[in-house]
Amino acid sequence: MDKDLAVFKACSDATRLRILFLLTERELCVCEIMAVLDMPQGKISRHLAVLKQYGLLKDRRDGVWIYYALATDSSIALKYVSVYLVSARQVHARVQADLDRLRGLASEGKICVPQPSMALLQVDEREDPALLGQP
Amino acid sequence: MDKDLAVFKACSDATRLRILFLLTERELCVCEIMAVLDMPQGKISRHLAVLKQYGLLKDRRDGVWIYYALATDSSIALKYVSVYLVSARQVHARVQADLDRLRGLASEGKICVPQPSMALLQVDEREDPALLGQP
DNA sequence: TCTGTATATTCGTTTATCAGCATATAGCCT
DNA sequence: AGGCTATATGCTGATAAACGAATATACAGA
Repeated sequence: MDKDLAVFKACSDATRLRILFLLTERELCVCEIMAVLDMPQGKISRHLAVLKQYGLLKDRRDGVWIYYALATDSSIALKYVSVYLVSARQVHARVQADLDRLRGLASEGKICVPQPSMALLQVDEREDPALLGQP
Repeated sequence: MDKDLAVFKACSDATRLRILFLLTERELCVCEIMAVLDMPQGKISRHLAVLKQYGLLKDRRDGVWIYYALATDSSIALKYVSVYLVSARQVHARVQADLDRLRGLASEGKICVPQPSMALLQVDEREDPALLGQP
């Protein structure tokens, strides 16, 4: 029962719940979550640590980035919470707004994306012909 | 989303979660929950107030007793939590122990029961012929 | 090896939560 | 009305959780 209790504790914070909803879309790195929720890095990082400690998330490192994703099968409660997340994300306006923002920022390349790294994107921008002639 | 958040907050305490599991059996009055969990009255009452305030419980008064029961349809999260409760109650040893204790105490008439009131049971006991001849 | 970026973690402070204890309210019964 | 029982509620101290700001770590690239 303690594991289930941990799941509910993990979900009982607004920021963490928003993060969980975001992660129903796909795995995300910290800077993506920061950008979408517009919150300081330390805050996001700490909440992710809590979610991971309580068994709701797993993480994987890819170079400098650390991607977080929803875990499964760590407890009975988590199974039901997972189903809740994918059902309720259609319903809540704020969640919709967060997801829209995530897609928007991603399509504009304003946040790091899994394969072409942010560093490369910045190099591309610096080498953009449109910018070369400017003082 | 705030209502869902409230549901998770309500579930993020061990005592409250045990109360919720007990209420999957049937509606219960405060003294029954006190007896099963062996906790002081003020503590139980306050947790019930929290659960009610967060929309997880409804109550009804019957004379001196106030019966609490699981609410439904107050939020999306509550729907999933309800399903979780009836599924997980088979699994967790502590919940099983609580439910066994509830049934035990109830069948022995040691806690108040819905129809024959506790006062009546005590009168019956005083009038028990087996006790009359004792000094 | 040095620099810059992404992420984690520490520190101090503020705020929320929980417990025990005592007291208040409300309904039955005589 | 007065006493008894069930339940609710204030109060206070202890503990935990959340935050901002600053610092530490870890990796990539020159």
